[in-house]
Amino acid sequence: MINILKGTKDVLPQESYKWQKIEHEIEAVTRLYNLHRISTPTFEHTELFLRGVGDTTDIVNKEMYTFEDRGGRSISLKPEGTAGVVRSYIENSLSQLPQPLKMYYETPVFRYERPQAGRLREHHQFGVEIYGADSPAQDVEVMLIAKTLFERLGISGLELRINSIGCPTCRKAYNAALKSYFASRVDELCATCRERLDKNPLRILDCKEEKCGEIAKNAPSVLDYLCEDCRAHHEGVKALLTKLGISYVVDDKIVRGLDYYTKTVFEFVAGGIGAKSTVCGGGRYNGLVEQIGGKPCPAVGFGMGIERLILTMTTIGASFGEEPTPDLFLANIGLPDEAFLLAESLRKEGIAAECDTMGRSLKSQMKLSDKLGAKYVVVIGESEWAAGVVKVKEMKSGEEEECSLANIANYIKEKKA
RNA sequence: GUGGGUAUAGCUCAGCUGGUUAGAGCGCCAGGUUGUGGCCCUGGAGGCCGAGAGUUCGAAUCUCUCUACUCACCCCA
Repeated sequence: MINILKGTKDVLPQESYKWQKIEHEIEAVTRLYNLHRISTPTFEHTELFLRGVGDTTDIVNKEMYTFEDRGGRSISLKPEGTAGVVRSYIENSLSQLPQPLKMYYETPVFRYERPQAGRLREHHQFGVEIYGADSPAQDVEVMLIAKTLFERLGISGLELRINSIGCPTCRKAYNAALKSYFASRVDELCATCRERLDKNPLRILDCKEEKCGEIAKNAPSVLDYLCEDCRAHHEGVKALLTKLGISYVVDDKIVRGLDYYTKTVFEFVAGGIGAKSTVCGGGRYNGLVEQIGGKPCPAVGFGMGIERLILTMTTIGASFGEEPTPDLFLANIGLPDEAFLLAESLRKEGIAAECDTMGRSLKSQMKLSDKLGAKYVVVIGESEWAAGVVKVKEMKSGEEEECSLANIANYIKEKKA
């Protein structure tokens, strides 16, 4: 037996309807917000991710599935969804389409990490990418898309956390302030944070070490160092959220793990699904398109983990809808081919018809109908076949009604309507 | 990469301090007379008790090593 790889998961037939439910709602929401789907390859030049995601991030640094293909190219499985979209936006001159260009994707992403609850080596993300608009409204719309999807899936109680991490200009000033603050207490920081101090002091704010957290508590806040433009933007976002009546918390400790973010960052966090509780994370990345080699273009978006979405829905008891069941089961007594052919002709009329293909006894076929959740059952034996009349049994009530064989399709259709 | 936990049937688990052919419930398949599901009853299939080594007359049970899975840290969705 060859087993499945660590950190990967099968979606089994008993549970695939959960995914379909989510995909169905994604389709509905993306239509409401006029988002167009974009699909990019599962693998790209490694260089794209080095430049896009950032070569100092853990994600590309130690978590990428990177290998050489037979042509000697270094390629990597996508560790996140944005870089490929940016590449495609530039490569296909999508800036020529009416802006802002509103896109979404659904894709597997791959990261070589130790799996745990809510964390896999291959997981799936629904993501939104909106290019060309730099307004606070555009940020808020992106948040609304996520929020609307949550609502349609019956998920309530998620907390929206927002922050602004500024632009390169104000970040410079803030980094300097952070460095001087932490430098005074450098001996009390953990080993990794001492390293962070020089390279990326922002990260110290996120450290889970008790001591570091304590020190970070009184660290200067990014929000106090925003430049005029960034400050106004952040205020604009908050004002719009308030007008919409959407509750949120400003958490100036949010530092997303991808280097490309500027200004707004946000996440939707769930309780009770384990330590990995961020269901959706996103923000603005105004420098990314240029970074990859295109003309400067503001952009904002998010990534949402489908597996974590399912986890959340399961723990709060949200409904995934009904598992699909057959409309009609055609049980036969010694007439398997007749039943088989009839089932097929009914399907042509849009009826989900099922029949036995294992040579089961009538009783066994009845049990099967029950287990499959068939709404109606018809028994076809010699006499019915000869007379052209059958009894249609409604499984739920057990009641039977006569119906001519020729009219079964209409009978079932009427019942469904 | 660093810690902790767990490994017995498809699933959830019993199996006391080592003692014959390893168990239950659920699920699956078949039956409970002549052509009707849910409840009930009967039977069947299905386990190298995670792998290897050791202790012992004898190991699912004790010891060691490995592996897998899992939770948590780091980081992230």
